[in-house]
Amino acid sequence: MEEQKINFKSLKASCKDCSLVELCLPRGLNHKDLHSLDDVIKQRRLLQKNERIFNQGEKSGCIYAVRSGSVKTFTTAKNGEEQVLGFHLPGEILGLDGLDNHIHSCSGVALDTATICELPIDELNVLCVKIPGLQQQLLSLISDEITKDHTMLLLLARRNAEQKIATFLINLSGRFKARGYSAEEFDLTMSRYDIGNYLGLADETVSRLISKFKENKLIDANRKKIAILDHEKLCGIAEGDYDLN
Amino acid sequence: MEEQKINFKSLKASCKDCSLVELCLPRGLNHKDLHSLDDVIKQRRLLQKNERIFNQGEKSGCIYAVRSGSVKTFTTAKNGEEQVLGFHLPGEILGLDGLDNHIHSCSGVALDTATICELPIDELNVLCVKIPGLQQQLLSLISDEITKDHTMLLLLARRNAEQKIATFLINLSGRFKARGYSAEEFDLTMSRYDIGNYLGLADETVSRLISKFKENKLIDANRKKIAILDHEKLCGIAEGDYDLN
DNA sequence: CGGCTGCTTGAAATGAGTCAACATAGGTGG
DNA sequence: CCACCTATGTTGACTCATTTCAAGCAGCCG
Repeated sequence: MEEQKINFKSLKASCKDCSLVELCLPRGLNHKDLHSLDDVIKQRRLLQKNERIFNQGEKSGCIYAVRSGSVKTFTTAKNGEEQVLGFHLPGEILGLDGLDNHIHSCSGVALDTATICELPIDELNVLCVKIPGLQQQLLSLISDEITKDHTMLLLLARRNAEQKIATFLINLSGRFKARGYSAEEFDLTMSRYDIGNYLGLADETVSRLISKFKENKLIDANRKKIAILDHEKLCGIAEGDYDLN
Repeated sequence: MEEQKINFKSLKASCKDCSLVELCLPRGLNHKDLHSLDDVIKQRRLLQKNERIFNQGEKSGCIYAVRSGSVKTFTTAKNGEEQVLGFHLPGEILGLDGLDNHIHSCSGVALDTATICELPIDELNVLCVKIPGLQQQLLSLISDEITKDHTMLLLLARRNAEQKIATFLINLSGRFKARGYSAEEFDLTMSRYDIGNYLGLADETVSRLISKFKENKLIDANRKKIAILDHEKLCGIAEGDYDLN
C-alpha cells in the first residue's frame, strides 16, 4: 500500500470533483484511495437561488461540498427567527453537524445558482475503515469546524461593528484567494441583511460601515461588488490596532 | 458479540469513571467493551484552582472528562484578550478541538479543586476500530459540540443581556439536574467576569441583572450561591416571551 | 415603465458599557 | 483570633455605539 503523497494541484487535475480536494488537502491520500472516494459521491445537484439543500431537523445522512456558487447555513429558533451560521464558497464543506444521528441541526440554502456534491456519511464511514488516512481527514475537517466556531464566538462577543465587518471582508478575501479567485475583487452573494444577521448587527449598520470604509478608501463597494483597496489597514481595523475616528 | 444495551444507572455502578458514562450515554456498549475503554483512561489528575489542564497551541493528544469540580475553556486572541468558550461540569467532556493534529486551539483551566480523566486520542482511535459503536459515540459527542456552539452563536448575536443571563442560568440548572445535583440551588464556580466574558457582556451588567432577577423574585442570589425561584418565568425571559419592564 | 426588493442615509431612542466609588468575603499575617 | 488587605461583587451616574424608525433611492424583473 504505497502512501504516495500527491499535492493540491495534481489532485485537482486528476479528480472529478473539487470536494475531494477539500477532503484530501490536509494530508495526501494515494490515487487508488482517491478513486474509491470518488465513487462515494452520490450525485451532483444543481440548485437554484434560495433552494434548500437540507433542512433543520430532517434526516439526511450526507455531508455536502460546494462545487460552484455559494451557500448559507442557518438555524431557526423556536420563535422562528433565523441565525446565519456561515457562508460556504466553492470547495468548502457543510453539513458536519448531525454527523451522528444523521439529523441536521441547521438548514442549508443556495445564495445563487449553485452545484453541490453529496457525500453519504455511512459510505464514508465504511471507507474510513479501508483507507487509513481518511478517518483522520474527517476529524481534521470537524476539528476545523469547531475552531472556526470558536473564532466566531470571539468575534461576536468581543468585537465592535467596525471590527466585525472588517474581519468578515478580510476572511472572505482570504477564502476567495485560497480557492483561486481574486482576493481583491469579489461579489457578495449574500444580502446586507444576511451579513448583519451573521455578525449580530442590524443591516443598516452593515450598510453604514461599508459606506464608511468606502469614504476612507479602504474598499470600493457598489451593492454586491466589493474591491479591497487597502488590505493592510483593513486588517488593522479587524485586529483592533486601528480605527476610523 | 452480544451487543447488550446497558443503561445509565448500571453503567455508573459498574465503571470506575464517570467519563465513560458520558462516552457511552447516547447508545449502549456492552460490558466487555466498556472495560477495554476503562483501560484507555491514562490517569486521573487532581487539579488546584486556576491550574491549567491544557494550553492553547500545545500538543496534547488527549480529550478530558471532568470527574469532580468544574473547568472553563477559553481562547486567547493575538492581543492577549481572553474569550471564555464554555464551562464544564462533572461528567462533561472537553478538549474535542484539536482532535486531528493533537494541538489544542483553546486552553482549559480548573475553576475550583477538580479531578479530571485523560483519554488519549490515539488509543481511543485504535479502540474505535475494535468496538463498532465507539466511533459513532465519538462522532455523537463532536456533533453535540458543534450544535452547542451554534446555539451559542445565536445567543451572542441575537439576544439581549437579560435573555443571555436567563439562558445561562436555565442551562446550568438543567445540566446540574442531568448530573444528579439540585436544579434549584447551586454554586457558581466562575466569577461574574467570566460569565460576562462568556456571554459578551460587561461584568457590571451581569451583576446588575442578577440583582434585577433577585428583585423580581425569579432567583435568590448571594455571591456564588444561586437559587432558582421561578423557573418558568426565567424560561420566559430566556425565550424572549416575557421581560422585566 | 412601474412596482418590488434590497440598499442607503438621517435623526432619535436606548441598551449596555465605562468609570468610579463603595461593600463584602475570604485569606493572611501579626 | 482579630485586623487588615485584596479579590470580587455591587451600585450609581454618565456616555456612546448601535438599534430603531422612517424616508428616499436604485437596480431589476415582469
